[in-house]
Amino acid sequence: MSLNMGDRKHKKLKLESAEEIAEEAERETLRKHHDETQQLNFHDDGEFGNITRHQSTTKQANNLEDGKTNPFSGNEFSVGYFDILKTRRNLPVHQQRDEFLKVFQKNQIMVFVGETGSGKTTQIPQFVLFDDLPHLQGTQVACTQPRRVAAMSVAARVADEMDVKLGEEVGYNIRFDNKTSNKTILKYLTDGMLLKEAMDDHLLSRYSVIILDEAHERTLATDVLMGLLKRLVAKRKDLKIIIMSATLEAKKFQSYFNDAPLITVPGRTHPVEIYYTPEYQKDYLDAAIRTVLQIHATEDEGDILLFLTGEEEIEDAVKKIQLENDQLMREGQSGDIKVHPLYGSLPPYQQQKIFEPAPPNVNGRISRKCIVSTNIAETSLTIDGVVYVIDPGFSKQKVYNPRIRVESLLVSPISKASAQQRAGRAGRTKPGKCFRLYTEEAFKKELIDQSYPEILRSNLSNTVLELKKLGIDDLVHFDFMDPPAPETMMRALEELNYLNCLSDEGELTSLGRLTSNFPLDPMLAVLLIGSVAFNCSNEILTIVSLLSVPNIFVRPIQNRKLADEIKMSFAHKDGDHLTLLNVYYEFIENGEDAKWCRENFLNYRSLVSAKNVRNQLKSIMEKHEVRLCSNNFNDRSYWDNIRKALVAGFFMQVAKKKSGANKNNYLTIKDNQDVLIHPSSVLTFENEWVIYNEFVLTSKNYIRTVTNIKPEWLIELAPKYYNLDHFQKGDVKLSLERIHKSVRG
DNA sequence: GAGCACTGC
Repeated sequence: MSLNMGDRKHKKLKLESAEEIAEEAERETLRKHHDETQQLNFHDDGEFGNITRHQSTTKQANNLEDGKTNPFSGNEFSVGYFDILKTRRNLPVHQQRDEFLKVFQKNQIMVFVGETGSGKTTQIPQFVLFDDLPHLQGTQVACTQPRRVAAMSVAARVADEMDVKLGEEVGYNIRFDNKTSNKTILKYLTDGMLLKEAMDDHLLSRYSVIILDEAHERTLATDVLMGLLKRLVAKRKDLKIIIMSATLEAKKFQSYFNDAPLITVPGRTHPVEIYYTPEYQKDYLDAAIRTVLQIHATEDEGDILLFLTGEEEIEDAVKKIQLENDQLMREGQSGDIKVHPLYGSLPPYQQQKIFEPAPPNVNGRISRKCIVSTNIAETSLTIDGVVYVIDPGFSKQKVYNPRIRVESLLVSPISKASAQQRAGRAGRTKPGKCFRLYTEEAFKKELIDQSYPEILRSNLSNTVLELKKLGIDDLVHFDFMDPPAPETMMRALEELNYLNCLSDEGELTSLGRLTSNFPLDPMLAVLLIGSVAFNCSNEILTIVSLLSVPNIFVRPIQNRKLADEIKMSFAHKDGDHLTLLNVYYEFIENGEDAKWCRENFLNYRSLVSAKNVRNQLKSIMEKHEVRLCSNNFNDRSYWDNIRKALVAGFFMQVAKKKSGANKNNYLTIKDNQDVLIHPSSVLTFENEWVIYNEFVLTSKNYIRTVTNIKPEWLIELAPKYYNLDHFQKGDVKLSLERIHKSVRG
């Protein structure tokens, strides 16, 4: 008996290239492997009769799950398996297994809304496996996650539930770590990773079902994937899509996917009482601290979670709360409280401290812990035991200004959805309370329903390049769920054109195609590829890697002066990019030693991560035959070549010192923004022309990571961009004209 | 003369 399912997709596939044919052959081998090793388990028990499109029922699936042998691996079930099975059957989502299957079987696309605790992320993919039988088709089921840790930990959990070894039938694929094999039928992966796969295989042909989880988070990758999948379902009738989301934005997903059907599953959390302040709080930080102390003094047992916006604010609040309560405790007026900060740049061992138990009660009063956190505790990290949440209603959010091409972080009011998510953090272990430091009126009238999706707040040059590589020619009419501003699109197209990644007609160039293989901003990828011409791709590879990780320089408050001095010992006179290179050399020279990093006020984790990135980029270079090369270190032109290579990449990010101005007052080229060189720069004497890595809007307009260059290089290396006909009259144009003349003369 | 919400490839 044969189900012949493998043929179903095979016929539909139009093979277009040698690469695809080779891939298809590989899949064929896989299918055979599956047929030989696994088909028996399903067929022997006769559950799946002679049908062309298998349609399972909960009863069938239950029987298989309750059986002796694992239908997917062929192994006998372990004892532990049945224990886990019991808890799984208790999850809310299990109640609706039949309902889910009916909708899934009848539709190509469906929307599944499950609140936290419903079990959707772990169970729905397994329900799908019993219906879709990917192991018999030689296909895979994909489930995307916005974050790496989620993909890893959920995969591990599901492998346990299915009683298989992680990396075999169930695996995950994230950057730097691919735990899948030719046995893998269920794969958890980051949304960015699936997008990357789509760039090489536009039909995503290895998948029979794609589940987009946490779609409500609307990451850039999720949004692009949704647009892509919407097109793909027309070409691949055998592909099924499930959009999973946690909030009530479900209607928007439904209508976007041509009125796809919806299933809603309740979550399993405890009720959370919401309190509002009677009036507007001018100083939310002060109000938050008072609220913490009041809860601590008057409420029942349970930990406190306070949301603030950033590192500095958090450290400040932690100190104040701890100080004030210590005083109260000495006076016998309150129990002990342990206050923990929590934010992304905190080293992991310090992040772990939030899980330490609360201190013992004193003064016959309740003691507890209080976590003061950024948004990281809203989605990425959950802390059990939290009963009280304090929500001042703000977070730092990325905004993009396409006019001056600058992304910046701004403290802004959160959305209703965020407020709801924050409140939910109080009800994970028992009924909780959420104190919102704004009025109910403000919540209803001033907070927007949903935060703006990332695609509306970002520079899109990378996304546009990806879409081009994905074969989308008509970007203007690409069906985004929320189309980005035309100006943002134009800016991206323009930038890619200047980088020679897109032709004047908007076609992907060979450089553009090469560039899209690198997990980098297009500008950095072009810089890297272009550095071969200056015989310094090894050096630029290091610099680019260091630019793609968090800041490597550490500057503790109590040791600022010493940290600055040590940083200057690494300094190169021509600027920060070359200084980064010096630091990396010495890091390697000193055996990549954590202690050496501490002594030199360098962030060890960042440097290790830069090394990882460097290795990944290096292997991509090797794969695409981008030569790795260096000039002789003792050559007089060694450093100049690196600076020239930098100019060839950063020619759009140049600033010129304002004539007659104080030192450090610069004007950006073309956009004419007044900027200052960031005080962290190693540049000590005045340089007329500089390139910069980023433009940051904080207390002032700063350019950060800056290198001194010669203006004639601009004209030599980026003639198209430095065509003076396109420049506004003024200081910059005048100087460039002078240089033009001297270059010619 | 000063800052880094959070992700992802």
